[in-house]
Amino acid sequence: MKQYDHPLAQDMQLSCLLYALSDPFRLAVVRKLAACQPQPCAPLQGGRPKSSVSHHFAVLRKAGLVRTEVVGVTHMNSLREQELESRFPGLLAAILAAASVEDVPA
Amino acid sequence: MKQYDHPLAQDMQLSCLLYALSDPFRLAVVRKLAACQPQPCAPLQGGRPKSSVSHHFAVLRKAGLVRTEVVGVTHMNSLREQELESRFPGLLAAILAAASVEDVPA
DNA sequence: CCATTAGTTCGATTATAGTCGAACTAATGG
DNA sequence: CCATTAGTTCGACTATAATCGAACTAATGG
Repeated sequence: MKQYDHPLAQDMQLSCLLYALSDPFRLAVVRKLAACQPQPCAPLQGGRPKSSVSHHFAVLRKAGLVRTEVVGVTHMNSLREQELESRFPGLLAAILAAASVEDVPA
Repeated sequence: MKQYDHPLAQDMQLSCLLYALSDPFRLAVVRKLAACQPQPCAPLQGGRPKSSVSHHFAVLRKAGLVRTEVVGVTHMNSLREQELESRFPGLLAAILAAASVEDVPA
């Protein structure tokens, strides 16, 4: 059974987090997870090949944003909201709010 | 007299902002500006060659984070706090708060 | 008008990231 | 035990970004 590295909250780095979220695809994944949790990777693919999606999830995990747990055949992803909140209070909420401001049509 | 492009608040893009701030040097610049404003580039160089610094300022301007105004020989930089606030309320504050959490020694 | 200061621009080099197909792995169902 | 499903890993290629020296520009001071 495959296991993933998930950094401890105290080891999360802001630059790594911001970098992970600066990619529109990854930000979209985080937003979808925020709306519906946990989810496997498949419904979040958005037409990309599996290898690309897998790469983006690895970046999100390394930043500490997403936790992936193996549940049978599927890998369930969720946001690490509590750990993120303990490390950087209010940050994720502010970024998610900014993201939803952005895609309101002008 | 040289002029710079500064995007309108409504044209600022979240991914561009997060990307700009995901670089530790650029984040440090933003933090220093938040603490003391406006400032020329020179005191923010941190030992880097001028061409690199100039590049990083260009990224910050393009993201909408920094405004640069020519004042005689020096170029004065400031944060575009109001515009940022109007576009993404609370975002800059949350990121600055996260940055200061991060460099508190464990 | 010349030197100085502050910063930009250019061009080359290097490093880091994204993208994708193909082969792989681990768990499940028949 | 074989096929299927879900996702990873690998390797190659491409694209984007960082870095830095050198030449440039624009404003000021002497």
